[in-house]
Amino acid sequence: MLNPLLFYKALADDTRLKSLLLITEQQELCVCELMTALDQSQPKISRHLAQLRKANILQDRRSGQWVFYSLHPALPAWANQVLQQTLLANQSYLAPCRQQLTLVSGRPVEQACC
Amino acid sequence: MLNPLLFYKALADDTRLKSLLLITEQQELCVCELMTALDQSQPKISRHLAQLRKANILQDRRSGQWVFYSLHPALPAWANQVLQQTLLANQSYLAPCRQQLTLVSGRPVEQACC
DNA sequence: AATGAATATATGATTATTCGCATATTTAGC
DNA sequence: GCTAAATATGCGAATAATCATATATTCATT
Repeated sequence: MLNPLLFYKALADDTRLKSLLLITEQQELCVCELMTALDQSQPKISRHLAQLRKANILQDRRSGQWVFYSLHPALPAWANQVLQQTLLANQSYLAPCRQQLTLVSGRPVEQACC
Repeated sequence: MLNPLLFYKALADDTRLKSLLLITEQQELCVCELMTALDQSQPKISRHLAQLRKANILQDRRSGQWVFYSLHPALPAWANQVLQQTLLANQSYLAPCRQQLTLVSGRPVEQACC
């Protein structure tokens, strides 16, 4: 029960769109990982992630001092497909962020498939 | 070469999203058809369509006194798929508009497939 | 319990979008 | 050429979204 208008409003911001696409690709990311990937301030990242969480697009999971965000399991299939297609077809939009992305837990950075 | 952020900004407005989805479904629509379908003023519809045209998402074609808008032929495949999926998966969002839609040329109103 | 790192939120200022209204433009029919 | 219908645009007002800064919270470490 996610209204398409609310969904696209959530995507209509550079910080939120890049965060969402990176999370779609990497399964889950924490605030500080997105801070360095997008080179944005902590309150800015946190605020936008909170917005996506309130819209039921993301879920969060606390692990010690970190809070990891991932796609909400109840996200409609069509929304999921929209994110996947946008990710695959717009690698150049995301490339600079992925390059700056370093994961705090040491796990490897996922590469776009294909 | 349509930036995903610009594309989603274009979808992040009720008037524009409904117009785009209706056009995706009906192939092409003119301003006055969208006015009645969405129950909005002429300048409002016209202004939003102009915005979509400037973003290279729509193209326009004049036929007598009417200007018909359709999806731009150079619209990237991923954007096209996003529109199609959004349309198919959100019939209830569009239903009231489609119900009020009457075509000036007398051609039949397309129904959502499936 | 004190400190520091990571995250969240409150708030006022700034900026971007949208709107309504008035008016201009284009075309068809007379 | 005049009028009416359809469409487009200019402009200031209203609304919404975003931002930076400051501060609060939570947890691990000592």
